[in-house]
Amino acid sequence: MKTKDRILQYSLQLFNEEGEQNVTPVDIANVLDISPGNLYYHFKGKDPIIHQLFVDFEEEFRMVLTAPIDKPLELSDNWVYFYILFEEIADFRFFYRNLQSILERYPDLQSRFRRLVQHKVTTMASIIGTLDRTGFISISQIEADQMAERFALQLTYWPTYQVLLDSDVSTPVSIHNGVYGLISQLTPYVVDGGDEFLTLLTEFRDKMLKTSK
Amino acid sequence: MKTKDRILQYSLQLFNEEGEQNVTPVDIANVLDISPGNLYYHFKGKDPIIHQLFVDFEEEFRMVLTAPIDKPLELSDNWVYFYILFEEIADFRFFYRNLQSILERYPDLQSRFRRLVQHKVTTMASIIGTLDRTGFISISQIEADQMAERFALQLTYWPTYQVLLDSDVSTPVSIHNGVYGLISQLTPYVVDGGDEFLTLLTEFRDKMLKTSK
DNA sequence: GTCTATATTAGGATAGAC
DNA sequence: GTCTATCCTAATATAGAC
Repeated sequence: MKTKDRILQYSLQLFNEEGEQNVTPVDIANVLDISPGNLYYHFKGKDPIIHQLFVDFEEEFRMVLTAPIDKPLELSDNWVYFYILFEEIADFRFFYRNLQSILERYPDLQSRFRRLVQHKVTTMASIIGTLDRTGFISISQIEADQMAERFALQLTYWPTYQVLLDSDVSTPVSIHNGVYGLISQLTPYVVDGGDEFLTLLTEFRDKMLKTSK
Repeated sequence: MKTKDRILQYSLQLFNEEGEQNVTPVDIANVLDISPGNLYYHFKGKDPIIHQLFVDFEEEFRMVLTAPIDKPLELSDNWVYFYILFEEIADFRFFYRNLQSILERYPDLQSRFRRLVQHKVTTMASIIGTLDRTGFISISQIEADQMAERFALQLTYWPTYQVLLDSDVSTPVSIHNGVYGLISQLTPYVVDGGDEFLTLLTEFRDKMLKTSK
């Protein structure tokens, strides 16, 4: 593996574990067992490393976000879809730990991240719209818009919020609960019996939690 | 006004405007037109200042959170209640800008903040419970719990999320939209006609937006 | 309580040899 | 591509006079 790639890989790991602010270029060099000078040969400091890591994240996240869901009404498919989205965020969690301050330091990331969030909103709106058109749920336009916004917010801050509440949070459990929190909002709008839907959903979550334990 | 209080006041302002990380003790001293040495006489650096500012925030927020709502079914009262909660957060927004990293730096703030969030959850659960018991809404226990969690999350991250989407966001407008986003979630559970409730709520929001413009 | 002057340190960055 | 050695800078902190 090339030194440049190793730098990216271990930087991501260090950033996630220690927090980007607590990692110095020298730290990265030490973990890789190379000299600081060598690090600077490949990247002119932390900034370009972070930039590249964001580009990687952006690409992966967009890919997952736009992945066509074949059976939008199949619970397990939707579950996996949201699960993977949360997982992407977990993989690059250093970025969310200090979202504001990182984006302020790298203005061009700011607008890219903003577009990414907007992409989330439109994708969520489209999913909710499909559920409505196919007759699975029945929802007013205003409520659908609000729900799409809410989904996007939860898809941004849920993992961070979990860490806030419990630092030692086991990731899969936390993600499954996040997915449940998202999907369960559909309950009152489900045409064919909300109660039944919620029961099914809760059973499904418990099954997933048991599996990941 | 005592120097110690002036330090707190201007530190808060600087932190909010520039971001805590971008403000040095010397910056604070300069704004106050005092010497760095004098600043260190009152506070041993930025850490104790931040600590004191958090204590102030915590106290104010708890006070607002537990303020008894006399008429929990009166729309305008509820609106103001949530509005003020968001406003508190806006007043100490520097804290939320780097929530994770600040809490990691000050471990005792971490547990205090966690308790504050839990307080939010229980308060929201209690409000939703009251609405259910008084017959304004009808909601299952599971959904009520999920909604309380969601309210707490939104009551933590909505202002941050707004800044993420639009740095120049005019605060009162953004807050009103946040309150709308919270309360409108009740719609499908309103016993006495959700459509009517949503219409009323939307009109109310537009009135508030016009007033604050 | 407040100032001036100074010290300490750590993060970030580069030059030049190999 | 990689290393060693070194430098620059900015943030943080203190001593001692007034």
